[in-house]
Amino acid sequence: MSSNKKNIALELNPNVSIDNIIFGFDFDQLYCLLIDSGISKTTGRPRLAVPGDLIYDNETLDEAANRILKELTGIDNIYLEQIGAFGDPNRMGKESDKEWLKSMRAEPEARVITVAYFSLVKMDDFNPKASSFAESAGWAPINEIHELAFDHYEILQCAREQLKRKIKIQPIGFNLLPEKFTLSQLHKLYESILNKPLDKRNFRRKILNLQILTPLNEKQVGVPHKPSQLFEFNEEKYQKLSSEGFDNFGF
Amino acid sequence: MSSNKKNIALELNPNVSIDNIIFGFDFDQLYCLLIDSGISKTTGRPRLAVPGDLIYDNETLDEAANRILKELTGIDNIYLEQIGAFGDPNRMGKESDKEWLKSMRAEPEARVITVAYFSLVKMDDFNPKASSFAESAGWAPINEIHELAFDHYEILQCAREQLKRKIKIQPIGFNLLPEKFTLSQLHKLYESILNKPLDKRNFRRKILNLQILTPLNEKQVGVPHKPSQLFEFNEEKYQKLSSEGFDNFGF
DNA sequence: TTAGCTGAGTGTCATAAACACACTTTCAAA
DNA sequence: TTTGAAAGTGTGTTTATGACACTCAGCTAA
Repeated sequence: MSSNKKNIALELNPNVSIDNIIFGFDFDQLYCLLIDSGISKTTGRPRLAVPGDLIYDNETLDEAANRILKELTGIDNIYLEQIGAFGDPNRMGKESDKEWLKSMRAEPEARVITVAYFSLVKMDDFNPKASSFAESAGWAPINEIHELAFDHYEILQCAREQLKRKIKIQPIGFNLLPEKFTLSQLHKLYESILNKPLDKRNFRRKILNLQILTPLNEKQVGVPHKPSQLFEFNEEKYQKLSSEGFDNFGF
Repeated sequence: MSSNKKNIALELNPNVSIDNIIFGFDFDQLYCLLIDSGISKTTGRPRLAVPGDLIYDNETLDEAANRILKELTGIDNIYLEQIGAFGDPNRMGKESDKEWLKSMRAEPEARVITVAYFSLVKMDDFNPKASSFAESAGWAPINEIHELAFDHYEILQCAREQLKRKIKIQPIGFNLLPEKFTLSQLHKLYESILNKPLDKRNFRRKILNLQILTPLNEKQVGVPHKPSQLFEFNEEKYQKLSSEGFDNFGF
């Protein structure tokens, strides 16, 4: 009998986990939220991983992903999208992973299939230094991540690809920006996600043509250059466009 | 202890299954391969489901999906793509499903997360009537499927959406056609997948511009109209295009 | 033999989107 | 008041899109 039957409400399912690639953006580059579980005895290096956990037997996958996000950052109502399932039988086979699993899990040898998600958060909604995870959680610039626990590096690459594909057909990037933002910030965000330079004038024209931005009667202040017009995302106009079959930004 | 530890090589993982949406095309419309597990005692109707099975603890998810495909149809080397994980705790909650599970599974009450795949097969590679599943497997026209076991109907809709998205950026449709095919057949295939009419001349122009079709010195024979030019898909040219960053058909 | 049916195959024009490209403006700080 | 830094702006060219209607080739049946 599998252990998931003893207590429906509270029991962890030892075979299925969620891992959550949490993206952030600081107006300059993309970041990913990582957990540092300490120096590995086997490799001598820090053991960095994406936040994740086993699922409870009474929650949906989406609920589990939201729970993990909430537990770590304290925020909810975050943009969240499933990437897919990762289930190589050896995905937890590294020595440094086993070491950690033994200290963490009731059944460290169990095969775990993980369902990966990515989420987009406004970076200033979460300051790792101020959270209860202060010691262990932090934003890492996406281009400086080269190695992660388990198959998390592979999952991160899938997440980046999915985000690239998605940003071209839906304006989900707004989830990474504050309510009020400038076109330059949005421009930089697209360049960071697509990982290539985009012509400034053509970018502005395309975005403005979509008519999903509302210009505010407000400008940047205190910047040592021409102050930038602030905009906000107009969800209503976007919904209308969407329902009429709009699905292409065409970058 | 979860039951997946007793015998690594042979044991089923009672918590994770694969379900495989198998698409076919008969030059007229899209089909999906379904299993009929008999008349349900609770509903009195046939209980139709997508082929699927629990995974073994020593196989990857992709291997499991291929195994299921092979067991059912006898063919391998099929186009296969993961859709994602479906894990609502109540996904197997219908009475008619429970009835069937009791007759099938060692642990009919266990919560099962399923990882859905879709695959594209050349329809004449598999004739259900001739297979060992003759009694139970069959091609159903996609537009005539209104109800399926478990959450399979929902999974099918996701599969259709994913196929729509994918066919616009990669020429995977060729997996649904025989080696030699006509532009009209390809045209009809795109219309079936995208579920809308496409202008014939514009369609031909676009496809031919991609330069991934090789015209053959061969025509249809025995048709009561002007015979159609046959083409084959040119994988080599496509690979070259792909590696240069091609990713858009733009329908 | 020929008339009729069926689906194959073809070109153009108008519109819209994409792309390449450089200078002027506004503010703060020195 | 000069300097530096990023904001903001327009045009011409090229390419893709979408709308649209007739002729052609082969079979069949009268």
